[in-house]
Amino acid sequence: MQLSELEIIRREKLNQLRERGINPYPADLYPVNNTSKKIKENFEEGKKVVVAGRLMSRRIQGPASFAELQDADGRIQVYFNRDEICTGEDKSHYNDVYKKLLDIGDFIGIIGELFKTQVGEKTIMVKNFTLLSKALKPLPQPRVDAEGKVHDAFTDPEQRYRQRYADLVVNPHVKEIFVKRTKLFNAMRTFFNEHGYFEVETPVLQPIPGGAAARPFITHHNSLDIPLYMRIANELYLKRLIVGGFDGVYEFSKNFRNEGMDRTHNPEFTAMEIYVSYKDYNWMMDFCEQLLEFCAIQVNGTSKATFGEHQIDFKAPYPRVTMAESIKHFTGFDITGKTEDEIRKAAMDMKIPVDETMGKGKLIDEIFGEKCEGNYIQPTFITDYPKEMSPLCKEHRDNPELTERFELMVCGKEIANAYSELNDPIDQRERFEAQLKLADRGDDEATAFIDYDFLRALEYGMPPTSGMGIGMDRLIMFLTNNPSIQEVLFFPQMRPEKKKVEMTEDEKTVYTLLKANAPIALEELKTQSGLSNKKWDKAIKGLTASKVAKVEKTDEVLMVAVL
RNA sequence: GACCUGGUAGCUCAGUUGGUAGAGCACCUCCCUUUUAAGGAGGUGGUCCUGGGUUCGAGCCCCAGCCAGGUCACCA
Repeated sequence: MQLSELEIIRREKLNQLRERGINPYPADLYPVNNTSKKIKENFEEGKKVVVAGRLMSRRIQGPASFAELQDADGRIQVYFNRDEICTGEDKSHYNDVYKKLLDIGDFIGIIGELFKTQVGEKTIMVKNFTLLSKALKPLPQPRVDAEGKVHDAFTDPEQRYRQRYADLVVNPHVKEIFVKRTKLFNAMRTFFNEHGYFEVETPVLQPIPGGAAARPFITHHNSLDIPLYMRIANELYLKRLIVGGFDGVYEFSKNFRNEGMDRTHNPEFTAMEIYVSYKDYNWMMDFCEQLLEFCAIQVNGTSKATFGEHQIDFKAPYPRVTMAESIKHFTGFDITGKTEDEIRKAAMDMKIPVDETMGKGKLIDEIFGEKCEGNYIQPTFITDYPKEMSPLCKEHRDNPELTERFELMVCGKEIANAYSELNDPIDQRERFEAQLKLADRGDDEATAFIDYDFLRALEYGMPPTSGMGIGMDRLIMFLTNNPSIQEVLFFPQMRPEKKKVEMTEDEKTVYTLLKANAPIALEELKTQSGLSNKKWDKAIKGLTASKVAKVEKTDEVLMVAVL
């Protein structure tokens, strides 16, 4: 491993600490009885406190020094004074251990007394300190000046995402996003639980990946010897539980989709799905707007939120617009009662790219997506979607071409999707079969599996039910003003870092020869290398194992190639 | 998948027409007992993303690749 100068210095300090009998990684608990936040809130001159955290900055002035200690709640200033810490003749605990052997990033425990400095800053006078854990890698050190401007911020997104632990240590605003994320989940749980709904867990590994149209991740179960799929949705399992007699069930579901990644898509993401019996989608709209107003207030203390240039307000109620009204409003074209051809022509007149394979539903969706969707900045329910696009949704009670479905749009993006759930088992079977036919014809958006067990469940009878899914990542993006999903996931998916191949001396010798002569017969390479049998064997195996060279059998001889 | 931008010290970034690799902070040594972007003096630190090419000479120009971000397309 190649170490930088700074890392070497810290390792040397580690050794010096051990030579002094100081364990840099002690096992015993440290009796913390305060935090930076509590100290600042309940400040009492002279009060004794025990705190622990990371040393984050230091200003040394000879025998005195100010430093900042960072714990889970924030930072507090601490004051190290040589003669307070070293009451006897031996001043080495201050002069050597504190001044020379501690570094920014080290965890220390402090026993001290509270006081205010001459400029009025609440500070801990250190009476004794203990090294709790030594940091061997230097942290980035952003600093804030008198005007509140941040200098040397740790900003490179690649490093921040790959080393989120460092990002969280030095960027308090990043930590705040994740605090809000958890507040959002807690708020939803509270809201649902207070309504008497029941949190459940359903399978992540599914024999049939149902409930949505998306490419799944496939894995294999060894002892059953069957393929299993990471769930793309949990919808069909929650409905089985409604069949089973629960009134209302919900689950925060980590879903997995084997598709592209961009600013708003991560291969794994979190959806919340809730199903409530004896309700319809009109009830669910009321419920949804109450829920989101409550969540926004729990997270931000207000129903208002800023997203980019937009001010949005989650205060209920939200406007409800049918898809037909929306299209009429933004394009002047009324889709009601129109044939597929009429709608296709209208779409072409609007310069929307269409083709012959698109059915009526798809055409309407294209028009809406192109001309309407982006206009809804404030939370707005779009209702009554065409039937073709919603194989799990009940037909509209007043119009057989539509479904009882709504999506909630915020800043032109969908954050919730809900139905009066289809509970007619015969209708459901026919819609699955229609999907299967589409899939057989090569439509990769259609679902290629029929979940017969789910149909069996419906045949036992599912009460009228309304269900809703909310994209949790997207919602927290809106509530924290982040345009990228990576900022609201602790560990967004990244391409793996490439490991530098490190070779032994023998491997290097062989590799140099190989590079100059490849492809070359194995025996010849061995002779040229001049290595003993054992050394040769180890070197060539090392090179093939680390995938820099490859041995291939051609006719009679073994050939070695460079990769 | 296409295009645009970027990759230089631990961090943030300069780098002239192609001519010995730079700054601030951090770090090391020394001074400094209520500071706060502490201060003062001196110093260390580099696979310029990787591999080729052009050239007397490449951080810079050319080609190929890797990684990231963005825009678009695709996809919910």
